[in-house]
Amino acid sequence: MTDLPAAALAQGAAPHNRRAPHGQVAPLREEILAAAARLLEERNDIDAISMRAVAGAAGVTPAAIYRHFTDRNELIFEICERCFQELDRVVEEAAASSSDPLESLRLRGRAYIRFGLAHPEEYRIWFMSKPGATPDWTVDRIMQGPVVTHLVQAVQACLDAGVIRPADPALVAFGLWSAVHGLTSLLITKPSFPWPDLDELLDHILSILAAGLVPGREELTRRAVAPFSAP
Amino acid sequence: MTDLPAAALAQGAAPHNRRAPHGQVAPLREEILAAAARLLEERNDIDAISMRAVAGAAGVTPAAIYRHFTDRNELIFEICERCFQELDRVVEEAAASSSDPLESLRLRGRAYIRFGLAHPEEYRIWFMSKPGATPDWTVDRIMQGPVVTHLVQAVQACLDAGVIRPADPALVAFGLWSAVHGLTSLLITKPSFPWPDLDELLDHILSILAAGLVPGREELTRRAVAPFSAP
DNA sequence: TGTACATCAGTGAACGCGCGTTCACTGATGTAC
DNA sequence: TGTACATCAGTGAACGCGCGTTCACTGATGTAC
Repeated sequence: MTDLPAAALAQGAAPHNRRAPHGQVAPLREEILAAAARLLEERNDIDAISMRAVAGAAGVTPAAIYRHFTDRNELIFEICERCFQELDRVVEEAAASSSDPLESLRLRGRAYIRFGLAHPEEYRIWFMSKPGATPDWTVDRIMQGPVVTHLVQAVQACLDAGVIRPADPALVAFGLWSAVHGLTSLLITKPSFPWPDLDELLDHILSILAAGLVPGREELTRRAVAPFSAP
Repeated sequence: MTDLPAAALAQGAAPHNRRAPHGQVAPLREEILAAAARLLEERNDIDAISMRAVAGAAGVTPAAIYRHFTDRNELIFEICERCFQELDRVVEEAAASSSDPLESLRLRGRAYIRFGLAHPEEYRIWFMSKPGATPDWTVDRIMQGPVVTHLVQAVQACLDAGVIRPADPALVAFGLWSAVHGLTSLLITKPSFPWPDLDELLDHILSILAAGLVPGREELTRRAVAPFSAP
């Protein structure tokens, strides 16, 4: 791959000097984002997203990128931001396909893992990169983002329906997230792992968690009696 | 930090030319490893372990390291290897402190997480770095290493004792590992996370897993009856 | 015990590399008259 | 409609940086006589 613009022109890329029509976003901005996202998907390596590589893939010189992004960090951040919103959308869509709150929680887990495996590098930046890395996907960004919020709401729904043992919903949500994240991140990190079939492993873990969360016989009995034994 | 050997000498470092006594390992090799491990602990960043930085910390020139390690990869690999063996030692020691197989499994989880948090960068290399990275902590190295082997044995012990539901021990072990790894890796990645108290969260997750793994009432009944109903 | 020599763990300087970013510029497009 | 000018999205070349690694060398230590 060369980053000579001559090569880009020879490949039929857009001419080097384009002006956005009145009031519209410069088209190159989207092209750069698309090129970078494509590179990320192809190479599965954030380090492969150098300004030179992105420029080459978009058919421009590296300096041209700085007309649309203040620096590399901003470029990568925007890719992650879009993907993060997509994650929420996909998980919510999956969760909505069952009206049983516990089954809905399982569907959430499945959708989350699948999405993570489909976007491993974005997943790495969100949840596996160290604080201070660029881009820094901060704790605040995660906690105040829709994904965690919606998960906690889903746990609350289970609590309201009485299908899981009474507990702090945030604690349950973090526990569930940890477990599902553990599987996702291991699968991303070690794709050649001799895992049992993914679906089987996933169902196994979700079943253990579900079994661990449902009220025990004693709990159900206590709750049935509670209305009559209140002080 | 400078890597001028003059500075090292001024700091009272060992003279630049040392010869290992007959048949002994060159002392500088251990000094380099110690300096690199110290840097890793201080900086919590694998990228901070450049050959120049290690050389500076050890009070030698970068080229001197190549007398003892073929390249940077080998140096880092050895640090991780030693730490990996230490992980196994610590986990086994913790597991041995209870004779109840299920409680022993919990102790394993606790020890694992604590060790991971105490050695976050080594943990990253083992379980959070991508295949092909240097050093490449391959799937084979993990699977054939003592940590996984011992975990599977511990699960088998629980199965033998009948304290968890019958299942493929490897599947159960992977499930447990995923969950505990999830918590460990999230805590490493987002240390500023507003987690509930670590001990509480840890106990919560281990309790859910344990509750999910123990035989249900039906299962216990079935098993009690089984000897008489076999064909 | 004293001298000559061999060894080899270190030095010091340099290599080539890819990186993010900067900067003076150019020339196609849009606008005003 | 035609001309002069302003705009600004691009170019092309270069910057300084830190990196892993190489290589001819040096001089303290160990050894043989």
